[in-house]
Amino acid sequence: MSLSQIRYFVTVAEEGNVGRAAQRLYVAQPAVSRQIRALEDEIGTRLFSRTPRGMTLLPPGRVFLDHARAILAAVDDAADAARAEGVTPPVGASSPAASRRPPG
Amino acid sequence: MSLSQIRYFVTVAEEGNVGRAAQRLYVAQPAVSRQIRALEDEIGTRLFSRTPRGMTLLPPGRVFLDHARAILAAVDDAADAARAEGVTPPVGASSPAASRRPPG
DNA sequence: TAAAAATACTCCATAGGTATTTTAT
DNA sequence: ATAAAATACCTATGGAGTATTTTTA
Repeated sequence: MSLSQIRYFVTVAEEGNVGRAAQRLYVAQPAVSRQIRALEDEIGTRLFSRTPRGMTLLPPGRVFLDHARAILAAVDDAADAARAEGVTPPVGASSPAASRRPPG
Repeated sequence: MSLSQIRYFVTVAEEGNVGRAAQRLYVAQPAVSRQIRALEDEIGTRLFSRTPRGMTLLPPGRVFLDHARAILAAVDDAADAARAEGVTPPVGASSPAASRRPPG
């Protein structure tokens, strides 16, 4: 499993269509089709049902979608957190954990 | 950033040594060295300090380590959760996730 | 039947291997 | 001085593109 596959999956789930997902991802349709299939093979279960109208999430796909979005958010957050720790905070600054979240 | 880079990073952090990490990962030392460097370049901050004894986590590295482990766990969990939804639960099963809706 | 997905194939980018050099105490 | 990381150079695996075929309601 790769982060690209997870991003492709989320985009296909949102578009309901491999072709439109590919456009949004700036890659060709077969690239997305192959990676979705590889992801399903690795997980060991079908995530979408294929119809003449496009791709519809199956129950395992709906479950995976929630996790997929959390993973992508966690990746962004990890980089941000490391960067935040990398800069020396001025004297009197609030904690690095607190600074990652807007106040309120 | 790739899941491989994250796995390499966690292993180096645990071993404190690129060579031993490489052995545990069944790849050569330069492969790990390059990916750690690429990860630091992408994040934009140094994660380890290099010494003649090996690699020591810097503050950004310590922060990133927690996130990295969470990401790898989330990836495993995502696959498991999708697989669990993929199997038809027996009548009277107790899991809320499994009983949410029928398959197909 | 007509869209959309999947395959065949080719190419290329990049991850990895071996050999060697550089670094830091 | 020396153990470990980094670099140079080459190879190869796998991801992506184009053209085409297959699927499914």
